[in-house]
Amino acid sequence: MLSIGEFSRLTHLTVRTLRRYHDAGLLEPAVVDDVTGYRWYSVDQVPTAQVIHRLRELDVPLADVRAILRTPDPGARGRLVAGHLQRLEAELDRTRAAVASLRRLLRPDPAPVAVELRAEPARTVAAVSAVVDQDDVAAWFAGAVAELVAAVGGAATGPLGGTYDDALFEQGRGRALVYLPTPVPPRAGRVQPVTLPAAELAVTTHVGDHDTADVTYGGLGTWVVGNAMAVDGPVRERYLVGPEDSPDPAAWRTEIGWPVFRVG
Amino acid sequence: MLSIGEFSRLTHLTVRTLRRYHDAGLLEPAVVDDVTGYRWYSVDQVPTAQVIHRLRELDVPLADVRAILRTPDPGARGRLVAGHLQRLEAELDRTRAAVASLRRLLRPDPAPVAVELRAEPARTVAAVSAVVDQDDVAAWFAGAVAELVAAVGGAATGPLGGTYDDALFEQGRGRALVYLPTPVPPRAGRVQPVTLPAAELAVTTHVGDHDTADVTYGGLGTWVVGNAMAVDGPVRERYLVGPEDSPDPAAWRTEIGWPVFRVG
DNA sequence: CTGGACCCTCCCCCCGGGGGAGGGTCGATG
DNA sequence: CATCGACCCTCCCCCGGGGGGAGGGTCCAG
Repeated sequence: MLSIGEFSRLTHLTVRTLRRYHDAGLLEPAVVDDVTGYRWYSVDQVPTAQVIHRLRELDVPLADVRAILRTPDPGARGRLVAGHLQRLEAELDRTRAAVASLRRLLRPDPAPVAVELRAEPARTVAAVSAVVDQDDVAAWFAGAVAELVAAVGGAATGPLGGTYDDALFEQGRGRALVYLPTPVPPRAGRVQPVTLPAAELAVTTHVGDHDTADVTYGGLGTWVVGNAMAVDGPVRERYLVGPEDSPDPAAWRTEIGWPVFRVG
Repeated sequence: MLSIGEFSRLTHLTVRTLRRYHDAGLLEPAVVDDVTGYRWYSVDQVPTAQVIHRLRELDVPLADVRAILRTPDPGARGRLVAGHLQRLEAELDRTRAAVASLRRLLRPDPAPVAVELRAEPARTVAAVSAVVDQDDVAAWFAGAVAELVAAVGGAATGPLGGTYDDALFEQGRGRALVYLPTPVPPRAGRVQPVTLPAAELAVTTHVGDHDTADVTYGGLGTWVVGNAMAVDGPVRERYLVGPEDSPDPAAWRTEIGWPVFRVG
């Protein structure tokens, strides 16, 4: 039996942290003296403590650590951990994108975004639409695109596009729609004909990873406000060059259009 | 002038977050109506908001973001940001090490650490020693080693070693000492002759990156407790294969010795 | 038996926000 | 001119994963 201090020295976890893990049901001491409240740990608990330590270094929440520890089957446990490793990799990607974007932002005098005003006529397209959470939008998007491509096939007359409610960005949940223009929009599964209304669009093209699009969005916003206009209606995007066209995010090109109207 | 809601839409920062940045002195609205308290932002503030957004994505603390924004000189600002990017890279390394270590830990039935009991005689060596913070120990170590190598040169009769007070791990601050064994320890700058006392050591060898050493430490602890012994005195390490010998962390070998005595 | 090291619980603090209450302000409409 | 809904304000409490410290009990070696 080891006192909490001795156990702390063996595991490099602070005494405080060990007490917290006890309270959280993560690492119960082998014995708790019910008179003095002293915690006594067994040597066998050292490896468990080390697993916890590692998982915490990876910012795995305590609740998830608990779930992992309570999964006895090594295979299932491995899958749980693999999920977190995947999350970490996604985070690394995000970090890299943020670094790249930051470097561009900090360049003195960034080139202002080139914006064009364009009157867009109403168009009927093949579309998949749903109300989604911001976190799920990437997965939803992938599925919707696959279904669209299967339904429209080679009959597409233009690049893939999408529209997104403001609420998706502001409340984290809103309507998203992806479409392919085609002469006779089919009806298959979630794919429906949808008529995009006519609109006057302030249009610009974002080059690069989609994670850095908000810089372009901001430039567009600056232009819109600077030209005494305001925005009404969901944002429209068209994916001129995307992941399926080029593996290099730097080559991606996304056309972004905001429906605007003149004010003042 | 943009209301906080409009500004929020342009920057993809929530209204709440903008108010917080105002309170924190990070992003003052261009105008605050002193009757109604309404915040009004200028279009020019959009780029600033985006820089903040990027920095926050990199988990730069608000105080540091403020410091960066208040540094007008682009060069100095670039250096500040570079510091954070360096921190990020270090963190990535740490993450990778944790992932690797975790994989090993989760392998069923990890090989127990091979421990040897060894009586170490007292030895006088050339050493550099200081009380340091855990966060600074890496930088201090590098400088001390450089000074040692310069003073001892080719006269070293064994690998580089170090000793570390328990307090360094427990309180985050304690005495660290690095040494090179040599027949006639010189006295130069911070380099002094120091006599390491005789001790009985429980010795094992850690293979791999030093960040994963606590697993080996834990194994050593298990062995010590399991053999009815206890630890007294600073931990000793000897760097048999280190970064200067091999670029591959997997090849590094560190001998870890705990001064022990028999109990019970 | 006494001192110091060790252990206990409890409360408040940190960061970077989110949720929601309760109330004031704005501008388009009737 | 009133009214209504959208917008904005402040204030307080919540989260996770701990750290700092107060105030008090326990253990063991000298």
